[in-house]
Amino acid sequence: MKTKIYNDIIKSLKKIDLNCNEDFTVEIPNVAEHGDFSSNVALINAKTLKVKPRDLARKIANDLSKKRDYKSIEIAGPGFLNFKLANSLYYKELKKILKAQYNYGSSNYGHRKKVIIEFISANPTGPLNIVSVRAGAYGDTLFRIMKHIGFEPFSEFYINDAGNQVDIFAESIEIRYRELHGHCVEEFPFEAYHGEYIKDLAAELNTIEGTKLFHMTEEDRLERMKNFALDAIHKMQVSSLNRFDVQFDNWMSEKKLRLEGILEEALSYLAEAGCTYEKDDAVFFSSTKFGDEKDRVLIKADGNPTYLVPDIAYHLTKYNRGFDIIIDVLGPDHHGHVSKLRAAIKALELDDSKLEVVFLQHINLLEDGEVVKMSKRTGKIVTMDDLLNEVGKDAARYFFINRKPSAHLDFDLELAKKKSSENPVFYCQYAYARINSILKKAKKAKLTLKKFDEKNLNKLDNIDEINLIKKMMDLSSVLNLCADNREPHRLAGYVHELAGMFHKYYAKYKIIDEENTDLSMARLYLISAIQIVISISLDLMGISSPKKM
RNA sequence: GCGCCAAUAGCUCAGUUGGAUAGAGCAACGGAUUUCUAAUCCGUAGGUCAGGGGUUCGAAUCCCUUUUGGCGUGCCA
Repeated sequence: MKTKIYNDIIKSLKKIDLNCNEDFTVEIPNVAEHGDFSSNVALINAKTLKVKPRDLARKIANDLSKKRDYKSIEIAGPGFLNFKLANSLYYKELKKILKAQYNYGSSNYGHRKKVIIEFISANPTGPLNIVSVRAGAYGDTLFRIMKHIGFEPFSEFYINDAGNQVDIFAESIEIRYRELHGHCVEEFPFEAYHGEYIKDLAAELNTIEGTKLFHMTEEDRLERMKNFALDAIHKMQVSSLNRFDVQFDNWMSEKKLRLEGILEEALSYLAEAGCTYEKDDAVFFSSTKFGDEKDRVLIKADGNPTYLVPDIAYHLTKYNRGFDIIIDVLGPDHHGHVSKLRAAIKALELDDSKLEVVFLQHINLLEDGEVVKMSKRTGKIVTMDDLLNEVGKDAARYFFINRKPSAHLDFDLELAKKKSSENPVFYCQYAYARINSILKKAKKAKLTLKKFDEKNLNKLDNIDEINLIKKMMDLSSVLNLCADNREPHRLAGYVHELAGMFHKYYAKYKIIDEENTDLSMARLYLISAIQIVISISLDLMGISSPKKM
């Protein structure tokens, strides 16, 4: 609708002067008296055309008033154009919603651009924690929204199943395994993993293997433990994610990248580009050439690659797979890392503008108002499963989607538990359930939309009804904004507002009035549309739409 | 030191890319249930948009600066 008005204005503007500036906006004002839509076109163009803003606005208004789509066009303030639309346009949109059903709001906005969204990518050394809940809710919602509006998104989880951390992980299992067999460990090493689940894994392995592992060489034993534990953790993570309704198109394994020689490939490309050199027995990447503040080590003096190498190799595969947009969703502690990665991508002569990194800010876990330090090493974690047990999937998803990625977030578990009745997600779901209940009642009263004559839509003529339709029309521009800015939290706000408008409407008007079936039917038509739009929005956030609450 | 992110109501946060009178939820207070489900609605109260300067018709939004907080600045990942 905005674009329609925008185009109408352009046409009208061209008649006045061809040298007009098209960089103006059409917006929905936040004050109702300012009309349904409002444009600053006259303010923007007044200076270049050397006329007074209000005079220019008058000219445009006179021209556009000839169209019958506009009920009125007013000039206000310094020179805003305020449009009021004819109700027929709204009724048309309402019909569109009922016709499109759950496809409403979908579009070709994304032009089938291929987008890879990598998110969570938690270490495979423990259960998913609350940080992953945020990343999961964010990444999956962004994925669903992009898909709905015509992108071709692809979700991926990167598993760091090789390297130093994983070795420490295996050693931690080894220590717990030895304990089971009476080997006394004087002091549990600080850097090892302390969580209780390590003991569980060791015990599980023990029931399978018993003492057999002691007959292996230490190297083989650790390898066996590593593979066993990685596999167990992976299954654990997949099961948590299933509960959270997050699916991945692909799990990319670092180990696999290593086996396939992608690391060497990346290194040789960098060498060919003349961007590597040897110093102090190590191989360096001259990243300063590409805007990094200092050169980085690729191969350590001991011959092992640093974490940077597999990461470059991994991103090389993202480019090789032909994605148009590459989105990495990371924690804030990785931002120092991105300049290095970006430098490498430039060195490989790849288009670094394709790579976007979204940093999800920290979550402070609060207990009695105090911040609790979370660490996998010390074993103090709140897992995704804990959270799902406490508040359920729907509330957890809403809670974590409902804020912009760049905002820090204080999470009070006590409050989250209490929230079960206060959480805004129920407010939205309740609107859906309420509508369902009204529709059920209408059916009993033999009011069905099959017999409805759409001409009667003009019974929907009060301001609240028109406002509801206007709100529903916003869906597609909200989705576009969510996708463009990688900010799915806007959808959470949107559905909350729509639900609120419905609740108010419900309290104010009687929908089923057996004395006036035409009006009742029109209103049933309206709330059916609301139900569809709420359901689409919730579904895009991975939240269920309960028929009854 | 340098770099990145933030600062909006008592609390948790929005604010449609520079628009007109800065909004929700929670908490507080007052009201509405013979109903279409009260997990709801109506009302009251709550603000120097961290401070200062700049850009222009117009700034919470853009630029500069100060302050405060978080993070980064490894031959850890």
